[in-house]
Amino acid sequence: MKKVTLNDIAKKVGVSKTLVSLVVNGKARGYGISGQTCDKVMAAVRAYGYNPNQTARSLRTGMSNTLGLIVSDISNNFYASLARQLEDLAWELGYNMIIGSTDESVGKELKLLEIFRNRQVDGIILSSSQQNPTELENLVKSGFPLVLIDRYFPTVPIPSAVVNNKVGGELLAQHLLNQGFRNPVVLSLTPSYISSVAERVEGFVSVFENAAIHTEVHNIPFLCLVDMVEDFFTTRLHDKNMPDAVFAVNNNLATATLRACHVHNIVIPKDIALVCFDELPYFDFSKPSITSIRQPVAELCSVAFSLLQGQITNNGETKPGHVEMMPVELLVRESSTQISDNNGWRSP
Amino acid sequence: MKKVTLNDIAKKVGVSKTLVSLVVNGKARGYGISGQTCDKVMAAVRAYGYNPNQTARSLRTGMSNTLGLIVSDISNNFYASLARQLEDLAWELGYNMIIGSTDESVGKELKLLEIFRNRQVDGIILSSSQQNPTELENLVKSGFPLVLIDRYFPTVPIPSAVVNNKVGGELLAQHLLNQGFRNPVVLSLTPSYISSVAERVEGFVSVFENAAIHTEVHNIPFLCLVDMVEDFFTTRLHDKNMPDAVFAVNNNLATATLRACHVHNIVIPKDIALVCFDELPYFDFSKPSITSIRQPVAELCSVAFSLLQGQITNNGETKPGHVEMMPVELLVRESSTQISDNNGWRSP
DNA sequence: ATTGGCGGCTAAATCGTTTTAGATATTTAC
DNA sequence: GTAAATATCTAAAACGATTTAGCCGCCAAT
Repeated sequence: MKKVTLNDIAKKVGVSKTLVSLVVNGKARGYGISGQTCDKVMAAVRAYGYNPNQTARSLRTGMSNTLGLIVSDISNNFYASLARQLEDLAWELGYNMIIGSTDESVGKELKLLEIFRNRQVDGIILSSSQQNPTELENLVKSGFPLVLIDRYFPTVPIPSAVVNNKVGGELLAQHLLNQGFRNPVVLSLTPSYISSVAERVEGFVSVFENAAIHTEVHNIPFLCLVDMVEDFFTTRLHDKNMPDAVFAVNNNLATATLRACHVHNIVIPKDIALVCFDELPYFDFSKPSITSIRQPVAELCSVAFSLLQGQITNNGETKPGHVEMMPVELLVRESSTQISDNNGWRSP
Repeated sequence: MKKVTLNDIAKKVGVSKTLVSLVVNGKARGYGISGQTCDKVMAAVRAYGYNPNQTARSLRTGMSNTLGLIVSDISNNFYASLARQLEDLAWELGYNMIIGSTDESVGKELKLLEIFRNRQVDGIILSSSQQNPTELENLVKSGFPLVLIDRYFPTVPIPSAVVNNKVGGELLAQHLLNQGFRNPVVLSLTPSYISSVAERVEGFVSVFENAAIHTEVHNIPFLCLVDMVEDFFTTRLHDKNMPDAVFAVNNNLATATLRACHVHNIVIPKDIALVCFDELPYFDFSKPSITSIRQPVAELCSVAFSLLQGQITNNGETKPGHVEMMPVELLVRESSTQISDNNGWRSP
């Protein structure tokens, strides 16, 4: 019942704790401990089922073999995928992951950072909701291993792994333009200063602007997203002021838009086109299938992870505020295709 | 830079560590510490930004304010939702969550349990992939706070929060029967002994059995799910041996089935009906919308959490192996409706 | 015979808390 | 005026590991 400690093993074998510790940590060779003693210790370790108490180890070494992951909502498919892939990378190197969701609250984000640090996590991967990240900057300056993922700060030197959101927005806009859409609306998120969101919108709007088309941008608060999107369409239908295309800046907004269209009997893409950022598993077989920007999630994770590793092991290779920006991929599907009048649309 | 410790504060104020500790932990009153001293200490705590080192605290108290969550795959929408809701419940009470995905590997599950215990987690919520959970039983017997969620062991007394999977399977089968389907196939998961899966299948099969109809059950290995489902339909199409209805036992299988049908130009529900266990956000607005069983995720989490709390605080109220089984809800939608020949099906 | 080096091991300090068992001074009781 | 009670506060021992500094015996070299 009671866990067996280093001391227990030392007593059983009749050696010092030091010896046992060295053997268990594989440092026997380096400290000239005889193979015989080594074997005796390992035998006892196995026999009594000894496992080092990580807490004690952390206290002593200041390392915990734990990484923190902070995102806005771990139940969002995108962040859940990040979590899983990061977990696997971490596992490979003997780390575990402790997670926290902020619901875009800066206060909670700061609290989580503080708590994770007090837990001696060896590093934190963060998708920040902040606007002026002075605390983050200080944290990095102080040498704490921190990597931003998905969202970064263009003017603040913090190692980051992000995708090229601006180009993503541009690709979607250009595609809509090519398809002949001229009256687009962007459904975006509050807070709107978040880099990923802002850049997607910026890229999208700029392309239409170049074509002398003004784009309306609606910022939807994070927490009442589904209702607000439905309200948006209710209003627009009532005002007979419907856009001919919608750009949903993330997967939640895309899903909410599809739901709203269903409720209002708006047919995609006949009545309105839909494009969005992020992939969801059903986008490629839904009817209609959904035009979207695919993010290289696996690469995002492995880059973020190696940036973090670089800081933890302090190999000095990485520049202080390196931002790795990865390309995205436009997947053209049915939801943004101008079609004649084919209600029972089927893919070829 | 360097974190400020209890000792630092004690020295600054000119009192003992004990005093500071008591004040910080709000035990000043109980130990008769004067209000004046109390204020001085708190002032210093704030001034120097002191935060207790959780690691040291854990080592001393044996509690870590951390809970472990172990599931098969945190990126699965169902488990991601569980994680988020549990995280929120935990946060309320000052806990953080450390997570682990097993990919249904019993070995990894056991390793994670061991690791989490070495990290002094105060309790673990587990969706187990085991068949003979002797270790789990011993863990619970030893007094370690462990709660099973989603999957349980009918013959082993471990506190559990699950839904009534059997009834869920029955409801789906009865519905299909009523709709006139007579040739169903179950797409299930390997390992098939997992209680949730087994009971869903059992309920489903038994209803058809009562109607003298044999149900074929296909167990798909967890890791190559998408391809295997597609292969299943390829084979059946080739053999001209198509079922008239498919029961997908979880959300992954439902999605894989939809994808396979799309690839093979199989039209749901005209060519084949689809019902499944689990809700996904798009099930109620997809075309067709998908008949499914909704699990009471929020209740599942709050029950699991309070079972765990009960064990942690050891209030002795809970019976040793209490299994809480919650009802599920059948949501009949378009994917299982016998319709005439309406390709361009639309909801009313 | 002293010195130095080395192989094999250990005692004790340390990490930052919590908690136990008092210490000290001041009141109160009688 | 002494003993007991009370009000504040503290020293020191944990918790279970890691790590520093160094002990002890033996051999080789000078």
